[in-house]
Amino acid sequence: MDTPVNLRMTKQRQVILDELRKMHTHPTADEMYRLLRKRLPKISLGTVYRNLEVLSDCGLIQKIEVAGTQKRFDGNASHHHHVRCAQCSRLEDVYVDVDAEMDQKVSRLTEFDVSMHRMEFVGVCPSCKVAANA
Amino acid sequence: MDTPVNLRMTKQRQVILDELRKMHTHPTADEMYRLLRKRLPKISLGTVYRNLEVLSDCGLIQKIEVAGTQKRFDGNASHHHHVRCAQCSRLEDVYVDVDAEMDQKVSRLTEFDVSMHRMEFVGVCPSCKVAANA
DNA sequence: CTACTTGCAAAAAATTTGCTGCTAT
DNA sequence: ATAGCAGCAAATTTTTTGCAAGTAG
Repeated sequence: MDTPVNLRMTKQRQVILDELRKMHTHPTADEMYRLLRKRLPKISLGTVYRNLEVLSDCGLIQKIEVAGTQKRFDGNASHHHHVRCAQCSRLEDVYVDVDAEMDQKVSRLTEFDVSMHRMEFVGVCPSCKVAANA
Repeated sequence: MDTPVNLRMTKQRQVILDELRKMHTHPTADEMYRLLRKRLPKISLGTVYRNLEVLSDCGLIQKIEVAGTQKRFDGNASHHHHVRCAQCSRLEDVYVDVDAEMDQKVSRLTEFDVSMHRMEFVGVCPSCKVAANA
């Protein structure tokens, strides 16, 4: 899958980007596919996978690589982290950051050239807390 | 897959735990399977999956949920983080931790009851650095 | 034009499961 | 004895790919 030299903004690609940007959940490829078919009834799952891949290679979206089997995608391309509910798997954005020297500290410790990090917090979301007290 | 009331330490389970504990890499189920067949030629891949699941449910090992499609497992059950090589996917342990108040800070921000976090650093490992300069 | 992309269908990769006989406790 | 497990093979789930026809630039 060598990335092509010139990327085109096709209808499909545009709609994928568009929809993903207005969602604040973090859908899987399959969830995107089901949603997209409302606007593009003939889109194929392969196209969805290919475009999510391309868009995240370009940095227009993020591939979220945290817990769980399925990949998830995030229309918010800025640096941020996630909280996951241990009970219902809900995933939300978190805008905190660890101290800026952490990457360098890890570089020294491990001899890797560390360039970024991801963080996932795990806990119980507000609605599952309520459910637990019911 | 309801966890049984009484777990048994079968030969297979013991060997899986044993081998995983002495590795300092973080194998996938399939990598474990190939390794295990040296000691248990008849073990099946299904058994490997089932046991890695059970052992991590018990807290005897960790299921590492970081980047990538495949699940990975870690014989070291203590709290620690990981560095991944962006080029060769090598995964190593990191013993740094973020400040202890981070979980609480995120709890306040998100209204989740945050109880833990995972962190993954991404970079280039020593051998890939050498390869890049060759 | 023509390199890139699509839809479709088939393949591959990763994981889970049903079942029958074996085994740890 | 018996609940729990193993091995095997088949099924599911998730992701990737080959190909022929369509399209953005």
